[in-house]
Amino acid sequence: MAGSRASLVVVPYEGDFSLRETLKSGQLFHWQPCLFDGHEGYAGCIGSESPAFITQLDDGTVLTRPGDPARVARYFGLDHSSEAIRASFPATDEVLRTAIAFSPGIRIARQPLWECLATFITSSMKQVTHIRAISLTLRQRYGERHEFAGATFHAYPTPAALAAAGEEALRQCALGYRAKSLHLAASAIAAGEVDLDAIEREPSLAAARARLMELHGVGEKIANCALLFGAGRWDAFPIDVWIERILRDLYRKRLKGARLQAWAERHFGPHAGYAQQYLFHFARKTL
DNA sequence: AGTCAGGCAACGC
DNA sequence: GCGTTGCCTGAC
Repeated sequence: MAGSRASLVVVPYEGDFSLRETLKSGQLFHWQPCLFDGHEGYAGCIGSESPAFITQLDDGTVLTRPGDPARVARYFGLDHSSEAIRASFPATDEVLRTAIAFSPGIRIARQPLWECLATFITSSMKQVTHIRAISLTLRQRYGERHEFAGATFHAYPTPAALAAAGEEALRQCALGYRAKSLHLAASAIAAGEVDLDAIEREPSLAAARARLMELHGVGEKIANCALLFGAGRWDAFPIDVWIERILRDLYRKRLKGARLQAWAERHFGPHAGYAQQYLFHFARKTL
């Protein structure tokens, strides 16, 4: 050993990436600011694994701990080119072009499907700060504890842990009526009634979505969010109030519900979900 | 003090 | 199918 001091290694990637923008873009809620090896960065658990550390230098270079580049790259969506994604967008869409230019560094993360689904079940009618607080409480009470860089981190609780906790205990985590949905989902998955691994392997987006929507509290929007942010399904296009607003005001679309959904999926194409993320962030910041 | 959020399900028509 | 309403909670 040349020295006892830990060092960081580079995570290579192609195209644009902004760690800060990606963490703020409403898909990840548990990464904490962290000082490690002399670098200001962020740390958080990836699934049930021990915490990972990630930081980005001013020149764009992404650093993580030795042994972690592969899982960090996969988690933050750095294993594909942002240029290739954009090449599939409709060439004449000026609104989308503007949204991309507004924050080109946003990536779509690949969270473990369960924690992504669970987080979005608890997100309905909630602000980002509150979603973050709920996620933290659930992790602290029911998730596996890890120590890293002098701080404490918690993995997202397993379905079995939340099923065992019971609906009333979950309600005490400020979940309100979402406690029932979260508990039923955790129970169904823990019991094997709903197989998330099979849903991830399901080639048809519509079929995967339908399976998720069998869960109480999971409608089309949450199912699409889970598939987009938790399964790398970039064809999934979640429509929330912000996206509906942008489609109505900037795209002049008066359609609703299933018709609007169908129009968007067809217009934006195989990476519609990526387009959604650019538009969503743009809408939140400017509308 | 009331209203309202980054939805969903149940119900009525 | 389409529109309405209740639901927990915290922020304004």
